[in-house]
Amino acid sequence: MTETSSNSGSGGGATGRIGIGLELDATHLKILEVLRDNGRVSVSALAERVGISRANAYTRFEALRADGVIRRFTAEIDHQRAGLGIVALIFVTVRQQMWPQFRAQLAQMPEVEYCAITTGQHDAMIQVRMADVAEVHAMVTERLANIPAVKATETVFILDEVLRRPYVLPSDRERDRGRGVPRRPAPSASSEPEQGQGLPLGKMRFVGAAEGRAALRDAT
Amino acid sequence: MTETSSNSGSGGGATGRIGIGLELDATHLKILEVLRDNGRVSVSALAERVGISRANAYTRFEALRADGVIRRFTAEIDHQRAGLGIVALIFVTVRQQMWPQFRAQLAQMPEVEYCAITTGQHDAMIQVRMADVAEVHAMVTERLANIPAVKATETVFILDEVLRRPYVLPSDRERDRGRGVPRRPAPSASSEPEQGQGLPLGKMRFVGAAEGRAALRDAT
DNA sequence: GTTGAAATTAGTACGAA
DNA sequence: TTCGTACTAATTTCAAC
Repeated sequence: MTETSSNSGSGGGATGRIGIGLELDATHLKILEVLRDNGRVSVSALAERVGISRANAYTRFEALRADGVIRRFTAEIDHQRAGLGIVALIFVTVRQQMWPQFRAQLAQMPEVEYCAITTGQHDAMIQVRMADVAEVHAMVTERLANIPAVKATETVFILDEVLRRPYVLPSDRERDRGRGVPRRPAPSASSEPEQGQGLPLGKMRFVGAAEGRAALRDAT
Repeated sequence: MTETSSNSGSGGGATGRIGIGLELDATHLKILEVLRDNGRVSVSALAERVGISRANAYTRFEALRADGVIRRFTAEIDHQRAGLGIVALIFVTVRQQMWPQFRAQLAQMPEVEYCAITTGQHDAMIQVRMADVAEVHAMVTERLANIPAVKATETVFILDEVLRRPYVLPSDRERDRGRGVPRRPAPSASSEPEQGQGLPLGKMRFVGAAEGRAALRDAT
C-alpha cells in the first residue's frame, strides 16, 4: 500500500493543548517546507532535497504524520475552474450559550471552507465558496439565519485573493538553521521589539474580545 | 522523475482568466475529490477509487495539472506543533491609489498566509500566523504601519479554528450521502433542525463595496 | 544515521475494443 | 476516448554497516 491514509484533520482547534509529542528540529522543518510546496514528492526525492538519507527521511516522514504535525495531504484546486468562483466572508454573532449547536450545524454545511472563532465585534468568521452571488444570499438567509444559535450575520464578498500560501512555517521567517521550533511563546520582555518612536500607532486599532462581547448581550 | 513539479500558484488571484481550457465532467470532479482528501494517492489507487483504468487516470490527472485546475499539492500542517499557534486577522484600509505598493509589500511578508480584497468596511483582510501575540503586535505596528499604502488596520485574534476544509468542490453540495465530506465532529444532538420558512431577514446584513472601490481594479 | 541490494510498485507505450 | 497489457524505471523496504 503506497497510499497515505490521511487522518481527518481540519480539527478541533488552535486553542487545543500544547502538548508536544515530537521535538521538531531544523531537519523536520525542512521536511515540512518541502512537503508544503510539493506534497507529492517521493520520500527519496525528499531525502535528497533535505540532505538526509532515505531511511532517515522515511522515519521522520512517518513520525511527522503519526504525530499529527502533518495533518493530511491535499490538492490545491482552482475554484474558478471548478465552478465555485464566488468567495464570501460571513461574520457571525453567536448566542453564547448555543455554541455547540452552532458547531454542529456548521459541520453539516459542506460549502463552508473555513470557520474561525474570533475576538472583536463578531464571534466567528465563515468563508464560503459558491457558484454565484445568489447562492451566497441563499446560504446566509436560508441556512445560517435559521440556526437558532446565530444572532446576526454580516457578509462581505472577496473581490480578489491576492495571496494564498499553503501553510506558513516558522522557517519562513527565521532563516537561520539549527534552531528548532520555539517551544514556548517567549515572554513579552524578550521578544518585544523596541517599538519605535516614529510609529504611527494612532491609526492602529486592536479589537479585543471584551469590547465586542459586551455589546453583544444587549444588541439583537 | 515522478515528482510533480508544482507550479508556483498562490498568485495573482481569483480574478484571473475565466477561459475554460478543460471541460470538467463528473469523472474529473471525482478525481479532484479524491486528490483533495488525499493528495498523495498513487495514480493507480486513484484510478481504482474513481472507477477508471490506470491509463485513463494518468491522462486525466496530467490534464488537470497541465490545465491548472490542480494548482499544486501541499501538506496540511498543525501550526501549533510547528510553533505558530497564534492566528490573527488584520483588516486593512488601503489608500486606493497605492494598491500596487501594498501588493508588493505583502509579497515580502512570508508570515502572511492569506490576503483577500473584500467589500465592506475595509479593503483587505490579512491572515497571519505567529509564535506569540507580541509578534502580531510587532507585525502590525512595525511592518504594516510603515507601508504608506496602509491607511488603517484593525486586528482580531482567532481563538479557535473550528473548521478548515482543504478545498471546497461543487460536488460537495450535491451529495447528502453518508460518506460525504462533512465528517467533522458533530457529536451532540445535531440533526436537522426544522428549516422553517419564516426567514429572519432582519438580522442579516450585506455589506457592499466601499466608496471608490472601482479604482481598485484598475490600479491592480 | 547511513548505505546498498531485493522486492514491489509506479509510470510509459502500444495495440485493441 | 477508454481499456488492457507488457516493458522500463523508479520507489520502498529491509538488511548490514
